[in-house]
Amino acid sequence: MEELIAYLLQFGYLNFQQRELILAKAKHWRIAKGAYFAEAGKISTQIGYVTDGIFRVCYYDKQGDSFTRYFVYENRFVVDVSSFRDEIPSAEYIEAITDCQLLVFSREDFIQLSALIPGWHDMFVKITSYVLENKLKVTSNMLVQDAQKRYLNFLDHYPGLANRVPLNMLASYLGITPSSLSRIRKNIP
Amino acid sequence: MEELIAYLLQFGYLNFQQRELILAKAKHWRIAKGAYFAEAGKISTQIGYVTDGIFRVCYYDKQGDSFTRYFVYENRFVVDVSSFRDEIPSAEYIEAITDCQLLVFSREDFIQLSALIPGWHDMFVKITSYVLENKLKVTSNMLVQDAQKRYLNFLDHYPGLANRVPLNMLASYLGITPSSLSRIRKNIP
DNA sequence: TGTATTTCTTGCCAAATGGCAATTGCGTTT
DNA sequence: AAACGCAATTGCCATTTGGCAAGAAATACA
Repeated sequence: MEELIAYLLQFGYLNFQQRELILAKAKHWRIAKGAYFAEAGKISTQIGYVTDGIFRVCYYDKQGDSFTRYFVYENRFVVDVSSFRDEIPSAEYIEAITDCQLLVFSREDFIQLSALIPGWHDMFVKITSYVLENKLKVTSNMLVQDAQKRYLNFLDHYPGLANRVPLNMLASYLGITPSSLSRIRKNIP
Repeated sequence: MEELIAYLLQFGYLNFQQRELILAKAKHWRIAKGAYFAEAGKISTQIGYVTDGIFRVCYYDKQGDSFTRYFVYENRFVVDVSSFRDEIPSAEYIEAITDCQLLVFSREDFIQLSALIPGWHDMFVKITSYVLENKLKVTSNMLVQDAQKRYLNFLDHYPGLANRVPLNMLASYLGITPSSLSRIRKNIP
């Protein structure tokens, strides 16, 4: 719980009473590996703060193959922003790739917090745009790098994560095939 | 000028008086081909609405080679969002790749409009997050496609644009070399 | 514990892409 | 009109990456 508050404080100030308000709304959830926190076509009415485990945001092509857009791990919010914000169907899936635990806020509670806490809304605008801008930069950088550089960069940027996610999902995140990733890993140690 | 209003109305309502307020703040600028609207390391104090021409958002690596993150053309806002919003140094360059015309708002005028027009701030949050989410999806999709698909997708998504931008800049946007792009184009017609 | 299933690795070869240099093409300048 | 500069194309070849299938390893399941 303290981690959530610490995370939020990076983006704005909250007094004691406000922190209590927030924590009072949080519900403890467990999601089993393989289950979805959000599904394409459905409206996301929950936002989660991951306290344990890893999710991936992914989509499927017509052949049924899945592709990972990015991973969400401990001490980060997990949500389909546009679905949650605008109440429109989600465009992607959010899949637990390990057993996960999170603190969950419903959309209604979230809106109530906006009314109770001045700056709560702005705080979330800051967080989502900060995260989004960063992801765009990282992805755009990957586009002009070869497969090995992308992988090394991933190791650098997300230490330890490569050992916690299935390599085929990491491969689709990096935009390469599992075999290529395997060969690249062999040449690194 | 009407185009700016029409664009804004996609994201929220503005009455006649509010429209006048906005247009009164807009300054007409011309930027010559090759000049920068924003530069890495400097704080962006202006936001522009492109009425004519094309910009590219780009960065340089240590070797001095430039890479295009994306293009900004007519009837779109051009700005380094985080620099403009948070008054921090810009991370990238915004270069006019044709002679350009824009409607420019200074940061101060922009803030004044927030005070005068309820919903102005929210409108910009909507626009920037909408644009950003879209760009992330497009870029992430490119990552798992081969060079030819990326190019065809670009033709589809931005009709006519490929004929208006230098192909070496388009190549770096697509994450391929100019020679590869040239060969791909030869095999398409 | 044993079995089934999935994931990961590896080998082989084909296809795609990059690197470099020469050439062509086009627009600008003088 | 000629000369220049920059952009784009092309050829040649090396390197990277993909595709497929078999086998090994790890994991899940009963």
